[in-house]
Amino acid sequence: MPRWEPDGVGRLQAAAFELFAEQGFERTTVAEIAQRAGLTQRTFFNHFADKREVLFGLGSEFQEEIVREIAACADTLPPLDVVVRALQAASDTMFEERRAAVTRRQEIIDANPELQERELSKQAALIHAIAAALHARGLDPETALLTAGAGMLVQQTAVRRWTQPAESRPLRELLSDALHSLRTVATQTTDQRVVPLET
Amino acid sequence: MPRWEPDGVGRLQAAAFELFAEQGFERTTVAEIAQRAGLTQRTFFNHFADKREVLFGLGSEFQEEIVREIAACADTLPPLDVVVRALQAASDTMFEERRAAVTRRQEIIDANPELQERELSKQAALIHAIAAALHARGLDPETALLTAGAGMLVQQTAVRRWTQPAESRPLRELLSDALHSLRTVATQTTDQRVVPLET
DNA sequence: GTCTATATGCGGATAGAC
DNA sequence: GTCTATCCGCATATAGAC
Repeated sequence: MPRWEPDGVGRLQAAAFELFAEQGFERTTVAEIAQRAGLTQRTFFNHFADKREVLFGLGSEFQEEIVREIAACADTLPPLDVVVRALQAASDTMFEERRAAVTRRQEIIDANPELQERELSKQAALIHAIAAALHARGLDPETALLTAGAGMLVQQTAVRRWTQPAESRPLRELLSDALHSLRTVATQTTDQRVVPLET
Repeated sequence: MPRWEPDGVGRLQAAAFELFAEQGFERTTVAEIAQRAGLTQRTFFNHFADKREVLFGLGSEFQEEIVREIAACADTLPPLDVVVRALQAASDTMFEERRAAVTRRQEIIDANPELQERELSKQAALIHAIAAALHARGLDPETALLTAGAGMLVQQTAVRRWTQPAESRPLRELLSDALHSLRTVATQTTDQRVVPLET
């Protein structure tokens, strides 16, 4: 018989998630979260650097998954395809079955500027991780960073649509759509060095 | 004779800039900044919402300039070109002659995670402002957001290179280069609906 | 628990504009 | 004289360091 209930981190995340949804981020204290999880405030701060961090636990696993996928991907694909395929694989594993949870998490973040700042920091960290993974495959650092940024643009566009009520398609498909949208936006410039198929 | 020395805001910004460069952001107190500017701590917080904000004053002018340029731009151009031209115009006005200052400011920010968070927030706000300006020209909101994100990707790529010691070309030119790089990155996908000029 | 620093609320002072 | 912009003083909530 275990000395404590298992998965303290998970219980703290769940408790925080509930309380933030019920009464908002600012009006929730760390003491409340710990109490609902059956733990102490001290234990909370052992697991999370600050109150915000409890909402961003999934992020690091997502990042690791993506970096793994990029490293494993075939050498012949163009870099942006490598990134989008990695995003699709990670989405299947970690997002696809949690649309409701992801949506509610997004609502909590959208309601609080502090949390938005942290979210942006995480996205920036993910961009740098992706760029590093691309650089490890031989891409020059500048192009790697640009490609990673483009990939995250695709990801954000897809997730934004995926978390809308009217949308029911899988995230994998919306990622493909978003990539195509980015290509369209980027291709429609006066600086044409490429012409349409048909003359 | 005026009751106070003029331009309290400017003096506070200059004092903060110096002190952050001399001894870092964290090791500088608001009291020190105010003292060097010949003002009090309370006055500092009358002008700036928090300590970080004193470094981000130029940003709002930059944003206004860009939004103005987008609104004034010819209707016939593709959206991403509209954004990049607006960035070029605003860069000529506000950045080109301050490369050293911009570089030092960037170094201060790069040395502090708190300031990076704020920088990312400002960039996100700029993306939304650009998207709103594009939407006002008739572009649908989703494409507007994607185009604005792509534009800021171009801006970041160009500024990153512009603030490197070895680089001496004008920012306007680096923006054109970065746009071309983004087009290249986005076009090199397996999902080809466009073919190269030459067969 | 004390100390320092950030940040906010409220009141009030004074020079110059009207 | 009134109004506004600019600035100052005091009290205080909060958070982290020690």
